[in-house]
Amino acid sequence: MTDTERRHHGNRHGRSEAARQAVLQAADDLLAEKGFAGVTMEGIAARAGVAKQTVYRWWSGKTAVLVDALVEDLAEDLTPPDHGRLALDLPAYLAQLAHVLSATDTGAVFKALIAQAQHDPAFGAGFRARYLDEQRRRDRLPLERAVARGELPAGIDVAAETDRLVGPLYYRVLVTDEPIGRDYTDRLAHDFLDRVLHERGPAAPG
Amino acid sequence: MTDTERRHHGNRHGRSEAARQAVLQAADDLLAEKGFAGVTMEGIAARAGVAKQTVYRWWSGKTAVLVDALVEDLAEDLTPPDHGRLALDLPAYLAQLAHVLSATDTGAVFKALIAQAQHDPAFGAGFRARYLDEQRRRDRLPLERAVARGELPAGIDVAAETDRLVGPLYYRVLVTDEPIGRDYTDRLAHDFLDRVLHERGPAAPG
Amino acid sequence: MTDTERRHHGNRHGRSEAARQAVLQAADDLLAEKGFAGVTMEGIAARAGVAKQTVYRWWSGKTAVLVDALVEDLAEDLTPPDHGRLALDLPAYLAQLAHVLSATDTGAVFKALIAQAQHDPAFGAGFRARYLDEQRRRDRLPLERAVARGELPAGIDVAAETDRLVGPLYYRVLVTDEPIGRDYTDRLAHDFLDRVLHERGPAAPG
Amino acid sequence: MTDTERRHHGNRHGRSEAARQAVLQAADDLLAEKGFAGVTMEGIAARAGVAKQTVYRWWSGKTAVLVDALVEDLAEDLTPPDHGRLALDLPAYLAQLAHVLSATDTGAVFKALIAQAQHDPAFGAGFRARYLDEQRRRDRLPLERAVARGELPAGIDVAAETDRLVGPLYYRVLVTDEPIGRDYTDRLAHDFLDRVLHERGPAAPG
DNA sequence: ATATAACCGAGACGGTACGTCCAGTCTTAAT
DNA sequence: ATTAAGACTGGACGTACCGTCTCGGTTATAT
Repeated sequence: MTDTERRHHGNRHGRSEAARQAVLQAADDLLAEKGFAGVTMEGIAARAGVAKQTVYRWWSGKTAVLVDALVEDLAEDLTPPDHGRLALDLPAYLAQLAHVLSATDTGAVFKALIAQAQHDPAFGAGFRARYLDEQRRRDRLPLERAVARGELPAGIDVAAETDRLVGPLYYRVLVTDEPIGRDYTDRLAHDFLDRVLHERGPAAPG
Repeated sequence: MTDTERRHHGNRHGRSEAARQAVLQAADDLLAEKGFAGVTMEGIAARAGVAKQTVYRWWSGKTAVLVDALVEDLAEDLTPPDHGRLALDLPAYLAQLAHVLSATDTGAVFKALIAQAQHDPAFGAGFRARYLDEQRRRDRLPLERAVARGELPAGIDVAAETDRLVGPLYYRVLVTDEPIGRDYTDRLAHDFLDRVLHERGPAAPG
Repeated sequence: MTDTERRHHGNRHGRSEAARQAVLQAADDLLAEKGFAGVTMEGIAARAGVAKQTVYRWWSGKTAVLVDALVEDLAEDLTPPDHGRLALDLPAYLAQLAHVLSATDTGAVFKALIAQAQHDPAFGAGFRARYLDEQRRRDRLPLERAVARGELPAGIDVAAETDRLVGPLYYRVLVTDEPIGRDYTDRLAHDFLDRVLHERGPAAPG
Repeated sequence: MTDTERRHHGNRHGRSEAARQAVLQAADDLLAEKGFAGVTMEGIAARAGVAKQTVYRWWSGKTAVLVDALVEDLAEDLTPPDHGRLALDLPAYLAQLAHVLSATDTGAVFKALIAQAQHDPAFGAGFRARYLDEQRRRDRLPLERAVARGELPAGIDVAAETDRLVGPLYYRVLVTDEPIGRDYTDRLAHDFLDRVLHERGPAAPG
């Protein structure tokens, strides 16, 4: 470090935004490069060019850093589409969700944090309150909009139906680690639409 | 160490079964008591009354110990029932699965290992090959038996349908951490039976 | 850890002198109490009330600690006397040297390190450069002063003569482990003086 | 090790001489190749193609093995010459001693054991009783023979004089690690002969 | 302008656990 | 009776991070 460039050394206005960004980026990079175990507070600080204490001043641990890193990325990556028709929105959103979870860095961070939630229930509670509940609201948006538009009956249990739509996706991502093709999500969406439409018709002939 | 009691000190027959059992039990107990972070190789050895090297001789790390502990426990905890009728077997199995996953020590070990599979892909591959594939076969048993009995059409995609039945359960356990009541699993089973029966036209006229 | 006492926890001034002293003292004590095999890095750290990493931060191993402990002790224990007459200085110094080597804790540390120099040539080279060369200079001081005063002929081979004076002492200490009495060192000194005085012919007529 | 060759697996006739030789050779080799720290009981057993327990059955530790290895080699390497004249025997023996100590594998083993004697006083006592005393007798042989022949006065203190002759050699080997040339040993011998001859003559003219 | 407060870097500290190596003991089956 | 094989307890090794602490320096604001 022989550079003579001017660097931030603190001020009384509050935290250094540059340091904050560098830390989040470093955590993201380390996770992508070396996996969750390769993310350490010391490693984050070193790669961000920041003192370890600076990281600890603002975050309680590496998972807290990753949560912040995730929050920045995820809202934009996972905005449900809104074409005005459930038959378009639902398959599109399921495909988008499957892709993000299984094939992006954001998904990797997400999986790591879901994993940490199993290992550390206290973290899990905070993570769910802070982040996951918001994600569930996003997951429900397509159905809720359809209800508002009258496409779906008002009495439908949106939360339960959403579980059945996204549940298999998370299951494949987290448990079986199988690839999720477009056909898989399309069939999921199609069968759902089929069922809810027939249910309110003259379903059972007997 | 002046005790004269007889203890196992190794012999050419191979490993000590007593040590093996003690290690698995210790790992199980530690996970239940102190969580995943509280399980350490040193802690396992100490609680099992065994030298650390003995644990390392047979397992590569704490997750390997937990996998073995899980394998022993899980086969008996999760035997799918076989009453000969899918309408009985399916709800019973889903309820059993939900209970084991969310409310038993075995479930806690399972969640910890699924979590570790996210953190460590190499472990994940081994864990899935060694254990999860077997578990998926168990999950599919109710439907497969029903197909064999002729209760379900032979052309049904058992794997995909199983995903839709158990996916929401794993999702609730791993992601949302919400309690899963008997009504939840019953509705899952009921809706599935409803759908597959109607799909094949006016199947059972009564 | 609810104590509120003030302790050193590191600062940017560099290392803790208290920790350094505690480590050297602990190493010294352990060697005296339990012998060389009883000196371990873990033991040193534990007895010094210091983290193991702190010892490793500043020393590469137990022998390095002992070298530092020795350097502190030895300069004062082995200051050659300077009465201005070789006939006084030489027997006094040889007796002092024999005593320190064979009957003090400092001597025990010295012997342990000489031993380690046999076992580990790389350590030996460093030890000799760092410490032994200085000790040899001390050993030569009585003769060199005598030459400077004109008591001894300028052409005398001080290094070789010193070898012959101290060599038998080290030999007895390291090899035969026999006690060295005052008569032994006095005869060594006396015979040396006798020889060098006669060598130059009718030297001191007066 | 898939060989099916016949190997010794014990018998009721007593210890295996082949195993004994293999162990001693293995210890010697390991010391020469990897230094004292590289000699371990497990390593000896492995290299000798012998079970660890077999080594422990006959030796108490690696130093005991090395002592046995040394005893076999040393008697022949260090036999004092006997030409019937001290002026020939003494310089020859000193040169031989210096060479063995500083430039042979036997000398390396010897130095390692002298070192261990510093670290472990109990071993030191045994080593000196078992081996070193015999070596000291060998060291004194040239002078004792000269006394018997009348070359030296009967009243001479052979032990003390031997200390002064070999002490500087051991000192250089163990402490300073300087090379010992033939001139060094010759001067040692010459000066000794000079002194003891003049002492009994009309030494001090005054 | 000058202090002062909030932040920054650097890095030493007490700890815990890691995974490895070797010591020395014990048991067994084969010779 | 001795051997090879090898599992066992136990302890130290040297390393990696943890989370805490202290210090000296930087800089905008409040005096």
